[in-house]
Amino acid sequence: MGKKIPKQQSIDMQQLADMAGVSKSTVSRALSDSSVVNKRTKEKILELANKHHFVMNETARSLRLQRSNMICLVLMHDVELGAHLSDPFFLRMVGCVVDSLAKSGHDLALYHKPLETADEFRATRVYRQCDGTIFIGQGMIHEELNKLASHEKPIVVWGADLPERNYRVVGTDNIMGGKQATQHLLNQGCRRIAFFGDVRKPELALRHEGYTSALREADIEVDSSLQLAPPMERHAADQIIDNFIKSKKDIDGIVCCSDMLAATAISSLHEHGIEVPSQVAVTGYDDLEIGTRLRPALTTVSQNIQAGGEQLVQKMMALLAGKQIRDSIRESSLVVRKSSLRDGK
Amino acid sequence: MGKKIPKQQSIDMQQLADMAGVSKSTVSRALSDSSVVNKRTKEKILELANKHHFVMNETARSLRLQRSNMICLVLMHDVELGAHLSDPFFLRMVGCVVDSLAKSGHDLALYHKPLETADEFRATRVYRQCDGTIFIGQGMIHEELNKLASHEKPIVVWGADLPERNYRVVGTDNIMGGKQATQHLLNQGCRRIAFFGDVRKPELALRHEGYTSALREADIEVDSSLQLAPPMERHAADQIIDNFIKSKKDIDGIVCCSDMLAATAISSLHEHGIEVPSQVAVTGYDDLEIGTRLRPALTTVSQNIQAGGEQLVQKMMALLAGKQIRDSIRESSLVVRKSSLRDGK
DNA sequence: AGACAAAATACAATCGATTGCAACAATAAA
DNA sequence: TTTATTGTTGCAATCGATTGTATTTTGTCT
Repeated sequence: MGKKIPKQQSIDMQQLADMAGVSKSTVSRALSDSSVVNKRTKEKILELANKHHFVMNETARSLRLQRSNMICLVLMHDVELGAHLSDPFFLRMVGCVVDSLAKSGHDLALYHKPLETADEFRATRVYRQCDGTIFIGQGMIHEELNKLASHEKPIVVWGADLPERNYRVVGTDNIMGGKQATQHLLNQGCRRIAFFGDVRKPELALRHEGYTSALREADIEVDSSLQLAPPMERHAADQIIDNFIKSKKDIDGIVCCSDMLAATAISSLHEHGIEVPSQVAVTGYDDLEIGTRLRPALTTVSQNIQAGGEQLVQKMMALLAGKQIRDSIRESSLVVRKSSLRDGK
Repeated sequence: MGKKIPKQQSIDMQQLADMAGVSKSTVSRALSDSSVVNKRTKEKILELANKHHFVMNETARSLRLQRSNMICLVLMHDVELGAHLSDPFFLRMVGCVVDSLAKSGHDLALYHKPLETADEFRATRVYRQCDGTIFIGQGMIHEELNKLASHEKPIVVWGADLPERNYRVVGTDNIMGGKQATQHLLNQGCRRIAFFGDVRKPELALRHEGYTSALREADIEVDSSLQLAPPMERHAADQIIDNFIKSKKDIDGIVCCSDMLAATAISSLHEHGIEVPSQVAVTGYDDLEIGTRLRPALTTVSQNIQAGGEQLVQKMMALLAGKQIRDSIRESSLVVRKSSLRDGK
């Protein structure tokens, strides 16, 4: 407390070289365990490096090697959709991506600001610093992602397989997911089924497509007044969902586009004395831990997030490697993992 | 799909200078909006930069300026404590820190691997790349954090105010938090109160201290068989908690060290047909969204995570700025925000 | 010892931006 | 016109590592 502790000064390769009585080339080679360096010299240098707490200047190294081994992860975040990270889906995804990246010897930089244009993003420091970018979600900037992909640094996107797409995407079959959830409710006997999710987001639009398709197949008309697009911001969402549930007493099912939404809906239903699932049944999406903590446990569409994160990283690595060989790579290799329906309790 | 789209080649300052018919010094100054550059020259350069999609090489810039403007965030993660990010507390913290950093013009690199020693961390690329590090939690490496702090790059830690501490810390009053939660249960009439949390973690040890202190004041003996340290890993934790609840039928309250733990406990209690809170009352910690979705809503100790994130960043910025003026700064400025008790329903 | 190959090390250019200082141009004052 | 002053721009060193090539050292064989 208040004590002055002198910071240890960091040392560079030249100083290490001087101490070892060799040139910095030799130090560099020794540290990278090059086979041309004499074994005893190598040992001496390593010992000195250790003793003096040598830490390499990574920036200089990156400059020389023309790569930083950093990948940027963008948690997509539209201006209009409100802020604050609270959906645990993102945490799981970040965790899986960072772990996968670590396995390939890469580090992760996080970006979390609303994004409107490709140029805006290219002007950010993380973009300039990183070798490539992984986007979680397409938000509403599909076209801008196309533009971004035409530039030198590779991008990979978690999201939907949209038409006119020039970037690589990893994702699951959202149409099928939405359809399965809806069919599950239909099988439970539900007939007036609401849909909670902002269809301005491509993935959710596809889930909605699955929802309508399931309804049509059951000869049920889609009631546009049962479609709700709750904002991301928690309190606003709570309010809007609560109002909806108050005013639509005749619904008997809700297809939600995330487990968090489902939890909110169930909480609101309880608040109004509506029994779940006997009076209104609810499905979630993502199969997160929260769903298993609710009573009754949530029926939800499972996306294998870990596999998704791994795929994203794998694709990114392929693009980075490809770039070093040939300058332009563009092949369609959408990874589709089939959504599965999981029944709680 | 399969179409070959040539990537746009990136351009450097020299090329931009050539096109503008000036030297790269002038380009550099123009891009940083230096006042010495002629207005028309500046406009011409900016126009060209825009037209040719100029993106500065951030690595070269960092090397020259001797700073990357990147801060590393370590989600503390002990080898023995299991893996996988699922507690939304971390997401909230990451979100708050990244947002605060952005406001100070910094970016965030994420680190998420088990950490045992300071030297091990100093050897990582993120450490070398970043200007400083923020740790979320002290894990079990308090001593190693002390070592790390003695080196050139600043660190700030979210955690407990431990004795013999040479690094800056931001946190809340964990003793008080644990005490308040316990007293709340005592006030509800609970007498056999269990504690769920791994006291090997300093913060949780303090909460436990608050717990025992509250019990003592109520003249209740602390029963060591009611202390449970669930692992981080979800399934293992579920199992252990379930076994505990099965075997300790006589408890009437549980103080949990996180809302996730509380949710798990409540879920398990329900599973065994035990009423919450009438038969067993439960408190959480962190005041996360999940607590508000449970029925009945969770009583929890609130930590102002946003303020915490801001403080962490603010301290880091102070250390970085201080370093530029004087070489060693060490003053005690622990930020203690009083925990508050929040009653759901 | 001398010649030659092999092993180990040093030299110097390079990555792309920044910036102190020198140089030049334009304008004003003498 | 000359000189001083101010406004712009260019030169070249610098940040700290990597690496192709040149050079020195070491060891082997005759």
